[in-house]
This record gives sequence, C-alpha cells and structure tokens, in this order.
Amino acid sequence: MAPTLKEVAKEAGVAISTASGILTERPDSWASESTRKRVQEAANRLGYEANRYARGLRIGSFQTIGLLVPDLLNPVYTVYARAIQEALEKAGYSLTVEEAKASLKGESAAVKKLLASQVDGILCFFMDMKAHEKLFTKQKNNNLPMVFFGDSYPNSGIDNVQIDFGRGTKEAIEELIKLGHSNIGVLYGYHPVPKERERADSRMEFFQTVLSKHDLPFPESNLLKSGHTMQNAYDRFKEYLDSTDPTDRVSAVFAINDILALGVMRAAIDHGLSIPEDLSIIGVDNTPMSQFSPIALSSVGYPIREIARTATDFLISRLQGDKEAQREVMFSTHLVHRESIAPPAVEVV
Amino acid sequence: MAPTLKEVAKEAGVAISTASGILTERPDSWASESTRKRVQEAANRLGYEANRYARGLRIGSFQTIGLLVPDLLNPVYTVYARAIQEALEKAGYSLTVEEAKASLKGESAAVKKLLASQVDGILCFFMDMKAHEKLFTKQKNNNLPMVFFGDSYPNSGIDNVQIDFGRGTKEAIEELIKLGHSNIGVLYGYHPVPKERERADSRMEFFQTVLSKHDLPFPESNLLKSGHTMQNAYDRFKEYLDSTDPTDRVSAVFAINDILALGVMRAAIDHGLSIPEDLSIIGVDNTPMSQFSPIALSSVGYPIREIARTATDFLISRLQGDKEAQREVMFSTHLVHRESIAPPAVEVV
DNA sequence: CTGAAAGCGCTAACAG
DNA sequence: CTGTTAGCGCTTTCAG
Repeated sequence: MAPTLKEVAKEAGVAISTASGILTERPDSWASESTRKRVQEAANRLGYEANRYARGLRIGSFQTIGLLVPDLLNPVYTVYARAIQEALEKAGYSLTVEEAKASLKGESAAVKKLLASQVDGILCFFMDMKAHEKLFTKQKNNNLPMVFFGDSYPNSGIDNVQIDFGRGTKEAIEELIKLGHSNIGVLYGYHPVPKERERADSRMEFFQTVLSKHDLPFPESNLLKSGHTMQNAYDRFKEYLDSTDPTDRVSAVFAINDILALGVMRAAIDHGLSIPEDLSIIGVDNTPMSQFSPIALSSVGYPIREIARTATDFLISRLQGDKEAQREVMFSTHLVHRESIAPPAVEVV
Repeated sequence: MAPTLKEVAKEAGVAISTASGILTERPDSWASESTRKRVQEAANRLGYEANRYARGLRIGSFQTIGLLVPDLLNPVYTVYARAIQEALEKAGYSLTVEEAKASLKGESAAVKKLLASQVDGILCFFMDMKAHEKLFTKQKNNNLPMVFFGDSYPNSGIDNVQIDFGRGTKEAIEELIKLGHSNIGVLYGYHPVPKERERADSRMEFFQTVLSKHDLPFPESNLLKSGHTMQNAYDRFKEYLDSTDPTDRVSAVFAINDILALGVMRAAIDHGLSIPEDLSIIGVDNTPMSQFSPIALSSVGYPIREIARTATDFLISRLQGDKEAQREVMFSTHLVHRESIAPPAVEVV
C-alpha cells in the first residue's frame, strides 16, 4: 500500500537504481542536481519512506538495538531508556525495549523476544543473569554484541557498567548512625531472584558490612522483603509495623530503591508515625520523585544518564568492530541528604 | 549469522517448505508427527527464530502497531503503554512506541518515524493534532487504521476514545468551593501547543465553567502556565508565590496533572506553607504517586487501563477488516479525595 | 511429503 | 545515468 522505490523511480522518470542511490545518499551516485531534485520531489509527492525492513534484510542489519529492563513502572528505567535512546539516535540506531515486568518468567520471555528480534546488539539490566544461558551461547555463536548493566560476565567479551553502591550505602548508613540510629532495617524485594541468589544484591551486602563495622546488631527481623511496587512495600511495612512492638521497632529504614522507600514512608504515616521524627528513611536511585516528594526523600544517587551513555558507547564501538579487551567501568554513588532523615525520637516509654 | 529456515530444514533433513509449514503451524501442513518432531528439534538445536522482517516483507505485514505519546517521563503514559502492549500481545501484535518528548518538534519527528516504520496501525496521544496533516493523508491513501486518544477527527473513520473531564473537574472544584475556597488557581502547561489553541484543554474549560457557575471571579493572574516537568511546575509556582501578596494568593490550586501538582506542592512547602492548611492542591490522572505521596494528593481519576484496552480493541477490530461507522467512546472521571485538600486557613491579617 | 520457483522491497554490482 | 540481475529470509503454490 505504501509507495515503493519502484513507484518513486517511475514517477520521477528515472531508473530504480538511480533513485535508490539518490535517496540513500550513496557517495558513488553520479546523479545531476536536476535528477536529484526530481527524485526528491517525486518521493515527497508520494510520501515515500524507505521500508527499513526490506533494506535491513538486504544489508544484513536493521540498525536496531534491544534493551532489557526489569520494569518500566519504576521511573529509573524510563530515565535510562530515554538516555540510551538519545545516544543511539545520534549513531543512527533505533531502540526497542523489552521489559521483564518484574518477574523471572517475564525476563525469560523478554530475552527470548530480544533474541528473536534481529537486533544488532543488546543492553541488559538483569534480575537474574544466570537464568539466561541461551543468551550467552547466542552471543558466542553469532557474535552479537552485548553490554550489561550491573552484571559482570568474566572472559565473555561482554562489556559492562557497574554501580558501586559501596560508597553511597556507607554514607547513608553512617549518616543514620551519626544521627543516633542503632536499630536500622532494610527493605528490599525488587529482584525476584531464586532463593539461593537472593541476598546477593550489593546494596544489601554493603548495608550489613557497615553495620557490623560499627558493631551494630542486625536481627533477621529487620530484613524486610517485599514485592517490587510501592503498594508491595507499603503492605509489607504496614504488616511489619502492625506486628512489631514499638520498643523493638527500627528507627530507620534503608530501602533498596526510591519507590519502595516511598511505599515505606506512606505506610509509616498511615500508622501514625511522623517522618523523619519517628522514622528515618533512605532510598536509592535519586529519582525526581525523591526530590519533589512533600517529605523529600534522602536517596543514594548516581549519574544515570552518564552510565547509560557509557554503556551505549561501549555497544556502539563494538558494533563498529572494536575488538578491545572486555571493558568494565564502575560508577560511584553518594548520599543525597534530604528531609526524610533525622535523629531518632527519644524513647517515650 | 543467525540460523535460517534453510539451515533448519537441512538439519532436519526435510524440505524447506515442509519446515516452514510446521514451524508456522500452517493448518494445511500434512506433516507426520515424527517429521514435526524432527523439525522442532532441529530448530531448537540451532536456536532458530524466524526472521520476522523477512516474513513481514513476504506476507505484507509486520504485525506491529505504533503508539505515539507526549512524554514517557510522565508515569501516566507508561501505564497506558503497558496496558496497550498487553492487549496487543494477546492479539499477536507488537508495540513500538514513539515519544514526542513534550515538544511540538518532537511530536512531528515522532509522527514521521511512525509513518516510516511500516506499522499496521497507529494509536496516538497528540499534543497538537492539527499539526499532522500528513498523517491524515497517509491514513486516507493507505488506509492505515488509527485511533486517537482525546482527539476527535470527524468523518475520518478514525475511532477515538475520549475522557470527559467534566464530571471530575466539576467534582474537584465544587469540593474546593464547598470547603470554603473562593480564590482558586489553575496550573497547566503540559501541552506546548501554539498560542491560538492554548486554552482549548477541556480541563481548563471545565474549570472556568464551574467557577463562573458559582459566581467566582477568575483573574488572569490565577492562570499559571508552566512547562511539563515537576521542576517546571515547581519553578513556576515558586515564582508565583514570591511575586504575589499573601492576601491575594490563591488558597487552592488545580493542576492539570499529578506531576505538575506535586511540583506545586513542593514549591508551596519550600515557601513555608503547610499543605493542606495553607494551600489545597488537586491533580489529574490519579497515578500511583498521588496515592503514595507523603501528603496524599487528591486527583481526578479515570480508568486508564480500560481506556487503553478499548482503544486497542478498536484498532484490532479495524485491522481485522471491521468497516463499522467511526466509533467514539467517552469515559468519565471522578475526584479521588485525599489529604491535599482542606478548608482554607482563616486569614490572619 | 519434496523441490523448484516466484516475489515481498530493497541494495549493489555491472554492462551498456 | 539506465536497465538488468541477484539475493537478503521468508511464505506459498504447484507439479511430482
């Protein structure tokens, strides 16, 4: 239905190869200015747009890269996605994004789609990298360039960009300790990974390291697991508050991302607590919502757009044939101090 | 690089046409169970995935539909996008989304991309529908099914789904009036439309209608225009507060969407106002963030997912050849009353 | 079931 | 510049 090259050529009264050469601006097109003009005008008149799939089929590339993210409902990933899209656009690539919808099953389905979608390269945020062996065999067999966010796959030739949550987490927890907190909880749950890999998240590990460095206990009951939505965090923390004696209750919670932190905050408020007097809260990602929240959320931030650009640049260089050794770059994090933290209330017994 | 049908057929020792018939589950494939199995296994072994673009080229459809949204950084559109994607998936279609990035120029670019992308149909949220004549000629010439969100294009055969902001806006404003507010401001700015179409947004019109029905004045100075981000709304309202005598200051503001409302709220807080005592705020969209905000935001809500499904169903039926008369369906809105509104503080002069 | 052949829209090489 | 040709990977038809 849409006009084809053939029709444009006919309309302009030129050969199809001439039209092709002009419209794709091939350097060896010797067309004169007048024919050029004639072809361009014919194309415009007909509303011609090259069929990129036919072209892709022919040249062996659809100039598209795939992005896998866990959950687009978490705003941090839409920020990533946009930064990636912008970086790719400059290089002439399109982006197609697949989301895992925060489930392992969804992640597998998304990986499968990505593999089937004829992309030239792949960018991945995994919840559970280990679950995708197929991806790696494909990568090896077909030499499909990939770069990972947060996961490292040694000796694979797969570049990756890492976020070192060490500094930010340390700053966050030590800030809480300095404020006088000693009973600190952590809420996680974004990643629905299998049990055996469950506590591998570096944010959790750093959290516990800092605690023990300061000789603070960390009872199992301070480890709160929830689902990945605000509602999940809300429900989980509500349940915690309802079932915990106020004397034992944590005076601060570190949530593994901002939306979870906001769910915790809302649950605390509905429980009658004042933030930050009765409960200090810190999130991670430093999304705009943390800044604009009516009780501004302290959050561990990192340079999202720069990270996205770096990963994209890695991928693009591989697409252009770069055979350098596997690259791995680490970005640092830092605490952004806002209203949601304060010294713990004096215990009124 | 990726395995082709030919290779699979060879691996399984069958004819290429047989393999095709089996893998696409063509009903007229007379293959025996054993050949079927052989082909499936060969495909798995090689990691075969049909090249959907080659197929699309052949069958004349890429089974893809395009979605145009103003700005994915506004969470309401990611909710829409996901609902649409899910509805399409059931029908065997893929979704490709283009965003205008909240600029008219971006919108034109996005429309252009959509037109060039060989989609089978298009779903659109426009900021400025009138700016895209090309779309309509394309639609007419190529019979490309489209459905619009919020815009109606009479006698075009383009189905649309509308949101009637009348009821929700009325409820919102009358609730404010009932609470005792008489000096109510409105903040808008999402749509960067040309001057002459600027005040056409139905939310604004309803707002003013309700005001005048209650004989309330609406000075031009209560009409606040900002950009489309939280930061924009924040800056705009901060400026308003800084430049307005407290005696003249609005006691309530109706913002055209939730993220703008939250920007206003934060600006008010930073100005030393208490919410809702010193300022009542109402948003629109009823996104999760309004519910979980530490000061929960009252918001005009509507059934997003149902709207998305309806539009998608319209499109799918058109794709299946439905020639019914142009459809138009209207969804209603209602106020969700939360913490951000209260009677105005007694004037302490 | 096989094998051949055509064609979707495009690029690219080549002889005129 | 033209016109032809081949082929990207696939579907589909048709004679064996």
